[in-house]
Amino acid sequence: MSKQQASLPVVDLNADAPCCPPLAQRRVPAETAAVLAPAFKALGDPVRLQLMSMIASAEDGEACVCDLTPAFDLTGPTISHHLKTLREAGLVDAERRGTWVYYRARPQILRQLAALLSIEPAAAAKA
Amino acid sequence: MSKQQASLPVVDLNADAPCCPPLAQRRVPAETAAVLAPAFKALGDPVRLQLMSMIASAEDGEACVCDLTPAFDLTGPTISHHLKTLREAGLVDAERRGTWVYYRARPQILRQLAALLSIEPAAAAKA
DNA sequence: CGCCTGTCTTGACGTCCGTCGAATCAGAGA
DNA sequence: TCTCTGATTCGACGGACGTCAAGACAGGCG
Repeated sequence: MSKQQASLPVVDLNADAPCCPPLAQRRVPAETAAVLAPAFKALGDPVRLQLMSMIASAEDGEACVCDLTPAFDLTGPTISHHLKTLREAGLVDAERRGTWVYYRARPQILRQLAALLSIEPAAAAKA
Repeated sequence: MSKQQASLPVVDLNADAPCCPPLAQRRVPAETAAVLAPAFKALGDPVRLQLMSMIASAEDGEACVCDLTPAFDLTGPTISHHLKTLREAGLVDAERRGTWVYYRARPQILRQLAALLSIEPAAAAKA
């Protein structure tokens, strides 16, 4: 993470547009792949996948770092690093309120990723 | 992929069972995260994401390596390596027929991943 | 058989990633 | 203000990843 140029692009896939027909329906163009792959990559670590789930399934829609960290056998800095990765991938947002920092999922991008992976029953039956 | 060199385990998430409630609905357990994260990781590279799409959206449900390779500015061995990664993640199957090797998507796991990322409109409206 | 074409494996190289300890920053409170 | 607690950043280390060139393997065809 220390050297990747274009640092902290936040991936700006904030578009509410559907953005992508299912991967199995039309060939994903290189530009789309370049934008979306980092999000999948961010979910490609077990710790981050759990973090994402803990944040997205939290009661009030947000989770405090102080609740996230003790759920793993990892140091604070490591969890912070993973959260930064999720942030840079555009999967979560962070907000500081007083002493604590709260993370919140961005449902739009989750929906986009899900849509990309979705498979029409028709497509499966096409064979 | 961090440490398991159990060699081509194919991740055996062949189960047709739904396997996982949406990530935003219930906290993903560590074991599930360990099994599913490699699949996301495999999709976390732009080249592999495009390969996956080209295979999944192919006319007959399968794509020949000979059609895949020239679509990228990469050498044959590199494409082969990426295809192996997709295979080991359980995302595709390979079959040799004569001179050529054909790859085919596994819709089940794609559906599982999509289900994991899916967001109930209700959940989004809960806030 | 020998050659050719297509695909995969091997070995190597530079870069990126996951993790930690130490240092730093941000607020709350005495 | 000074200190304490929570969170992030910095610097470093080992291991994994993406890529390539070279070689090996597989099958078709003279």
